[in-house]
Parts: sequence; C-alpha cells; structure tokens
Amino acid sequence: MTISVAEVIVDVAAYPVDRSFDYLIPDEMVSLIELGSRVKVQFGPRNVLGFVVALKEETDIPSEKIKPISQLLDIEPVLTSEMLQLAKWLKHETICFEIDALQVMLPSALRAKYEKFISLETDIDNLPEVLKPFFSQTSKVNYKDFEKNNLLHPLKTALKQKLVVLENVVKQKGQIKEVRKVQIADNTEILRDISNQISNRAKKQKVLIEWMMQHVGETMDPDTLYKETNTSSAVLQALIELGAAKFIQEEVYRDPFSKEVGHTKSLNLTEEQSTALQKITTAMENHQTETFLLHGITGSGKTEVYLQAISKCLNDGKEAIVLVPEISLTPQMTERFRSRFGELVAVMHSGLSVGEKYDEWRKVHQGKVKVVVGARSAIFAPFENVGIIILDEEHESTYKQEDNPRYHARDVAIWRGEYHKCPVILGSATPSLESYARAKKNVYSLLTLKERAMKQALPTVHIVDLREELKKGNRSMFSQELLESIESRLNKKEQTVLFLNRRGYSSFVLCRDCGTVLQCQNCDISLTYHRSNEKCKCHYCGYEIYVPKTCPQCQSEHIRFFGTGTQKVEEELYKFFPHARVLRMDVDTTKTKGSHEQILEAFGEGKADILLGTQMIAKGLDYPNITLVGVLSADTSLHLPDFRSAEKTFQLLTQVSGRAGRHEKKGEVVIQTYTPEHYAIELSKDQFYEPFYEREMMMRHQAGYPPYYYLALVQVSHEDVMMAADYAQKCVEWLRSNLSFNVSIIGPTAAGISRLQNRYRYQCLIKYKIEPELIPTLMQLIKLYRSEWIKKGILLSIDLDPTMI
DNA sequence: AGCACGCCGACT
DNA sequence: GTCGGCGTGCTC
Repeated sequence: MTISVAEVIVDVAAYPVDRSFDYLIPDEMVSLIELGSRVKVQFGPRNVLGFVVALKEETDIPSEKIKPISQLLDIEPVLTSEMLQLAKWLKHETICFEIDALQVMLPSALRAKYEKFISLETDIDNLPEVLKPFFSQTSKVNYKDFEKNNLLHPLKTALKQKLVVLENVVKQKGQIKEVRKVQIADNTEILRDISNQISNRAKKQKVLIEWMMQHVGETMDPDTLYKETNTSSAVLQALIELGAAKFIQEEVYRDPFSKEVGHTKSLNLTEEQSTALQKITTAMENHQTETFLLHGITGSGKTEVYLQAISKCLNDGKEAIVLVPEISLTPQMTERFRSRFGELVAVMHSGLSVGEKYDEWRKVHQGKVKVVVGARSAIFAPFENVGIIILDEEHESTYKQEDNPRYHARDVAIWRGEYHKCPVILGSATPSLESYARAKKNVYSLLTLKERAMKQALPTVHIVDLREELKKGNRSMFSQELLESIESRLNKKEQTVLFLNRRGYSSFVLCRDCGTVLQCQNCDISLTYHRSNEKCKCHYCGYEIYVPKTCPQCQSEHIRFFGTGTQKVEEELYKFFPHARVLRMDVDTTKTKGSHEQILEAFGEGKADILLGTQMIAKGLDYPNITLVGVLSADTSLHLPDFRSAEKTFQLLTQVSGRAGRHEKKGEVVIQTYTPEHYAIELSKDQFYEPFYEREMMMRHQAGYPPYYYLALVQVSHEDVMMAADYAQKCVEWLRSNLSFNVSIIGPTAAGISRLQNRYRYQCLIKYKIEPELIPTLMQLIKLYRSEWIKKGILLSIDLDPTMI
C-alpha cells in the first residue's frame, strides 16, 4: 500500500469544522505532497485553502463522499511537522481553532485570498439587459463589480437560470518579487559564431558581443550591462534574438534594511557575564532543555551575553531565535545583531510590509539565515535545528497575543526549547513575578548580573513629591527640581529625556460649557483627537468623525481638544526654556514609516536637547550624552484597575531610569509623583528588585492573584446589555457547578470597556491553583451551549492567563 | 463559517 | 399556485 489519502485542516474557522477532513491524493501529487503542504480543496460547494496535517494509506470515508485534492500549492511544505504538533498544542492550550493556530505561524502573504468570478455560460444575447455590459469585453467578471453596481438580484436570477456560473478562486495574498535579468550564454563557441554573423555596420552589437565574451555565463541587471558597454536595450535585443543571451526572471528579497552596518567583534565580558554565558553554553553542549532567567540590571550587558551565546550556537551549526518587544525593535537594537552576524540575520516586525515579512520568512524557510530577531510572532520562525531561544524583556505584555490564538510567546518558546532540546533565555532587568517565582522554585535557572558592564554607577534618582510642589504654589507640570536639572543640562550641552505616561493623557475633545467628552458611537470609550486630519477616532473600533463645530449635547461653541499630553508638555517646556531644542515623540509624530527611527537618530546625533515622549522611548534608547531622565508623573500607571499596575509601574520606572548615564557621564533621574511612599516608586529608586518582588508577592498572595493563582477570563458579549449580563450569569452558574470547590469564580462584572463595537461585554474571572479539568470543562461549556448562543447572538471568548483584566 | 435544502406566509 | 422568509444540517 502507498500513501493515497491526506488529512487536511481547511481554512474555515468554525467549531463544527475544527477537525481534519480526508482527501484523496491524485497520483501525480503522491511524490510531491508532504506534511505541512498547502493544498487547494473543494469543501462542500466552495474552494478553500487547507493544510496537510497527516498522510495515510486508507480512509473510512465512503468513496462517494471523498474528493480529491484540487491543487498542491507548494513544492516545499510551508510547515514542519514540529509546527503541526505545536498547532495541536496551541489549539488545546489556548482553546482556539486549529486553522488559526496554523495560520499564525505563517506570514500573512501565504494566506489565501478568496475571489469570486462570474463566467458566461450561454450566448451574451440571452442575458438580461442590465448584465450585458459586463460581458461585452470579457467572459469572466469579478463578483465585486456586480456588488458595486447593486446588481446582485439579477445576477442571482441569472445564476439560477444557469446563464452564468459562479467560480470561487483561491489565490495567495503575497507575491514573490522577481526582477528581470540578462543571462549571457555560457558557451564561448556560440558567442564567437554569433560575433562572426554580426554585420560590420552594427558597431554597437560588436562592442556588446565582445564584452559578453568576457562575461560568459554571467547573470546581471540589464541596466548595468547598458552602462558598462554604453549600449541600449535595442542592441541587447538584437543579440538576444541571435541567441547570445536571454532574459530570465530571478527571485529577489525586498530589502528592508536601509543602510549598511559595520562589523563588530565580541566584547570582553565581566565575571558575572561570563559565568552566565558559561551556564548557558553548558546547557547547549549537553543538549539540555533548560529555561534560564537572566536577571540583569539596566546596562549590565545582557545583550552581549545573548550575542556570545548565539555565536556559540552558530558555531555548533544551529540556529537562534531572539524575541524583543515590538516597541524596542529599533534600528539600534537590530543593528547590534546585524553588525555581529551580518547577512545571517533576518528581522521580523510589524513595520515591514506584507511582502517584506514574506521575504524575511523565506530567508528562514530556505535556510539562508541562521538568526531571527523579531517581535512575538518570530517565535514561529521555521528553523529546524534551533540551538537557542532568547526572549529579551521577558516581562513585556506584548509577548501575549490579544486575539486568537491568545498565546504567550514565552510558553511557545519553552515548548520549542523542549522540542529542540535547547536552552531558552528569558532576560529582564525587572522579571515578571511569574518568572521570578519560577526561578526561585528552580523551575527556571536564575542567572544574575548585578553590576553594570562598564562599571558605571547607577543613576542618582530623586523622587519629587508633587503635593509639596502644589503647597508651594507650583501649579506647572514641572517641579522646581526638575526645572533646575533641565537647565543645568542645557548649560552643559547634555541631553534630557522626559517621559510621560500615556494613559490618562491621550487627547480627547471636551465641551468647556457642559463638560461633555466626545464618545464613540459603538464603544464605551472617548474618542481620540488626531490633529493631522482634524478627525476624532476610536482606537478600538476605528469609528471616526470630523471634530464637530458645536457640542452635540449643549450646542455650545466652546468645544476644544486637549492635545496629547506630550503636546501640552512641549508648549509648557518652551515657556520655561524658549531656546531649547525639543523633539517630541508620540502617536502624532511617528505616524509615517520610519519616523520613529528618524527621531531617535536625530536625537542621537545631538540635534536636540530634550526628547519628550511616551512609553515608546522607555526602551533601548542608548546614547552617551543622555544624563537626565525626568518622569513627569509616575502615578498614572499606578492607579489602573489592574492587579499588575504596581508591577508595571516598577518596571517602567526602572526601565526609564536605565536610560540615563549608560556611558562615561553620570546619570540623574527625577521622578515626580503624588504618592512617593508607594513601594513601587520607592523601590525603583535604587532598582531594588528583590524587595519589590517580596512585597508585591505578599500583595498577590493576599488578593489571590498570579503567581499564586492562575487566571482564566471568560467574556460574554451581546448587543443588548441585559442579554450579555444574563448569559454571563448563566455561564458563571454553570462553571460553579462544574468546576471543583477550590476554584473561585468572580463575577460576572462589566468588562473594563463595557461596550465595544456596539456589543456589551460581561466577564467572569476564574482563579485556580491546580485544576486539570479547567480546559476540558471550558471546552464542554462551548460544546453544550454553542448552538444556543449562536442563535441568540451571544459571543463568548476565553483568555487563559490574561494580561489585562 | 457558508451554503443548500426544506417547510410556511403574501403576492402575480 | 409561486417567490422568498430563515430554521436545520452538512461539509471528507
């Protein structure tokens, strides 16, 4: 018996079809088809894309039911068997559709694009008049054209009468970029023969053929050829017709790197660094799955440890995956990797176009690179021989995907580490409590870097009590101390970074007479003002309107927008320091591609004295002349209704403080706050991680939050408030009676944003320590009530280990 | 999810 | 009598 049946996961995300379907493999495909190949199949009445997840000899499906695979889309499979296993695990761990788990591993360019076409089945004269014009030029028309012209009804009739047929076409979204090149014949004899044929009057052709004989068999860009020989396309064309050369299409990678980088060598390590590196390399040598938590204070040289561990990994002939939070994927960071490993590095982040992402992915897939530096989804880099996986800033919440599949890159990293028997490094100056607790329980191996790599002292941190400032009558955003510090930097020609917590400061539109704030029609959230197009936009659903002239409530004309916090700060800064050169970095100034980099670069080159921004600037900023960091209000993130707010604040403050004095010059940090006594603020002053950890762990223990308990968030939404609340209640009751007693269920309560896209959202929180039945129970819940809920219009979402609640 | 099949009310 | 409403069920 030979392989003749493929199990296929089809590209339809729905519960009833979230399993594999058997398809016959046509004979001519048998030798080509592999696990992880993409195929085109007929599924019911339509054509869809699918993934081959298993191959077998026979099937129980009766022959009248089974269909053949229509087309094999890849010569090389796009997914490895590791990825297929990983998808099954993700499906179970995060409760998602297998198809979603498979799709998230691939660049979006490989996703299917579905198009409908209508083709003519009879003579055009039989068609109704309204449809005729469409088929006058062609017999195949895009369905959308009928939709646009509101002709779906006559179209449907025509379909029924079989005058036309509908055809579903599956295409791939992304295209491989090709360029046209000239390939010179690789046979000198032929070239000489042609040369002899050329008439003596064709001087240019003579020149070109002579030149070609010097470049036998070479492939080049036509423009280079014209330039080199001072000829033109007409001359080349003549020689091509004689067979001296031909045009070929060559695959190329789009180049997302704008500039060349130099080459750097390994730096000398401190004792702490080499101890850490030693432990990591030992694990690599022993082919050991081991998760390390590399806890190093800011500036302690974690990156250098990564780089040298990767070097070792490459020497062993293996590949490396490095994850960094999206926001810190600045050129500064990626350049460090590219300058060490050159062309062996692929970079993946959201700033790339669909095509560029596809190309970077293909470099990995084709084995052209050995190192991937990327954001969350780079954890799925299709390497087959991974030697090390690194997550920098492991505490960052961007490692958790907020929509399906709701996976955490850290969990996937550890899974892949186990699969490849290789170490996983979680690096941070401020580890998440979860990871640190695991390190303390020896689930992870703790590596500590307590010293800064170049022995620089930590910056001096001053905490300024804004209540005192207020008492002194200072109503500005700047305390006396901060102003003095800024002034002294300006005098010394040193640089300052001012940091503003974004939350609570985003720009909104307010009526000064009645206090109304412009709200989104669909969501329970205020609209954000965008100066660039004079519009107000909802950041959650995309709803946007022009700024109204009068207040929608009271018709007053005194309506004004409150600029982003940063805009306001900038204005005020100029009042105090009219001659300071300020660079502002926020959503408004970083809208266009690359502007983020340009601003940082300009600042690095000393083109400004003060850099003012939000969280964006907290990471990876590393310039020698920055000697002052100011945090305008440390409290904004502290009072968020999230159990992680203290942790987030501590992390943020430590992070921004770390930007000052990373080189020769000593750094200073000024933190302004209304609650200086809060432990998250007080302890960040000296980067006292350990005491903060102990303190925060106590709080978590008392309140029953992670790492002591695991969380699962179940959310119910409906267009009607009562329905949402009712069903959330039903859901809670069902869970209470089906989960064990030591699981506590909180809620239902309205979600943080109680209405989103016109749907009211209620949620309940499940806290548990050990509950092996949780996932099966949740799946049971879906199974039992899915059809009823769908009828009523209820949507249910489940988030295991939510980052925000 | 999408689409066909199938059984009941308001129209030529 | 027929067109079209959307309830039910299936997709290898």
